[in-house]
Amino acid sequence: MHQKLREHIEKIILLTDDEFSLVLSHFNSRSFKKKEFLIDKGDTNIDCYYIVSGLLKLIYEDENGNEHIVSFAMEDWWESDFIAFFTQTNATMSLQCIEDTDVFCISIENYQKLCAVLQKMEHFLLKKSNSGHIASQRRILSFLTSSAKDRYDLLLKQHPSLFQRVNKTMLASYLGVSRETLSRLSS
Amino acid sequence: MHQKLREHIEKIILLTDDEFSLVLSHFNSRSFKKKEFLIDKGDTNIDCYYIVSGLLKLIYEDENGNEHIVSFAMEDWWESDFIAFFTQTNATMSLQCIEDTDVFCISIENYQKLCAVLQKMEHFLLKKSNSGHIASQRRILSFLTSSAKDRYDLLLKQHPSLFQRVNKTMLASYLGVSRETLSRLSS
DNA sequence: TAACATTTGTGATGTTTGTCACACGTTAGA
DNA sequence: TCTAACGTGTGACAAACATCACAAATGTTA
Repeated sequence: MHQKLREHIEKIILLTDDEFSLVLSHFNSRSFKKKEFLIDKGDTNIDCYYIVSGLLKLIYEDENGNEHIVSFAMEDWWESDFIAFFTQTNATMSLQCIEDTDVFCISIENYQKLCAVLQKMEHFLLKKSNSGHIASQRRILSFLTSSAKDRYDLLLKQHPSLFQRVNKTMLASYLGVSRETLSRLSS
Repeated sequence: MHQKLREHIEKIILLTDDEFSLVLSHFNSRSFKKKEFLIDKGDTNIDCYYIVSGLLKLIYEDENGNEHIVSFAMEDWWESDFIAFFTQTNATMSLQCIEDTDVFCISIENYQKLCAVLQKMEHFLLKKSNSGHIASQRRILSFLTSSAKDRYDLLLKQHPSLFQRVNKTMLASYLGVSRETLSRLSS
């Protein structure tokens, strides 16, 4: 597991063994079973997660109890309720396992400490944050410019593996349409 | 103009006079008239802009020639086609003045240099990037969970000043509904 | 100020999507 | 292996929204 994290980071910055040990000391390694919650809405002291293996969904429950999938997160991705993580407030979203999942997690305190003690990591995290920002912009664009059918086709093209790992109800929730509409789109 | 940028940065990190001069040397100051383009789709070498005064729209034109407003940007905000800026590719979006606008702009080369020569600025930019990420997440949530009417009400609550400065056609484009639907929502 | 372009509201109509109901096959656990 | 929960497709209908057309109000420029 350590090796995967190291390779992931070293795609952007190079680390000595000592530096990587220092990095690692700021993380905890944890495992979760399918349907378990890494974050439950209302939780405080939200961590940020690097996903070694498995699949997660970040969900928002509206006032009618309907679940909306803000994003899926799979191997090699970083995920959190970033609003709660960065602003150090209660989680408004939940992060739940779709499959058994192994992660490294880091608290906001350790995130800040790590940036302070190892400048390279601040650089790494800036790159990651910028990538996250870009991914969000793309998703906004898809809502602005595309019909449900087009969003479906785009997702199928960009993340075909999701269609094997995630049921139709969740895909519909991610695309922002009802289960029934999605069913009619794909037939 | 310099003072505004300095105050903006010093909300997060403190700078000596020399440090601020160093920061400033990485930026250019520019002014644009209403309807002028800071970024035109297809442009290369996209800059990132800090807005001193004025109002901009970031737009995406779809294959049918329809304009979609990805975001508005006003005083004290940072804006760019971040996809093009960070990935150093051609702009797919345009950034256009709604009002006369003064900005500081920075190239990706200077952005990277500045991070390298002044660690504090890397910290500042990480904070800004995280804020941008959060703002995008909120916008995605509004598309997932809210009807056009609810998105309209939310915008009115969060940014009432926009309703004075921007016409209804643009508001509709930002909210992702037709001009006619918006008109019926607000009456 | 006259001529023209832009902005806005509103009716009529069609399309897209949501909601409710139900049937049927699959999966998971006792 | 039996049973209950879950996942999926589909019909009928309602609601939300887009599109087209047009008129009135407002803004802009020669």
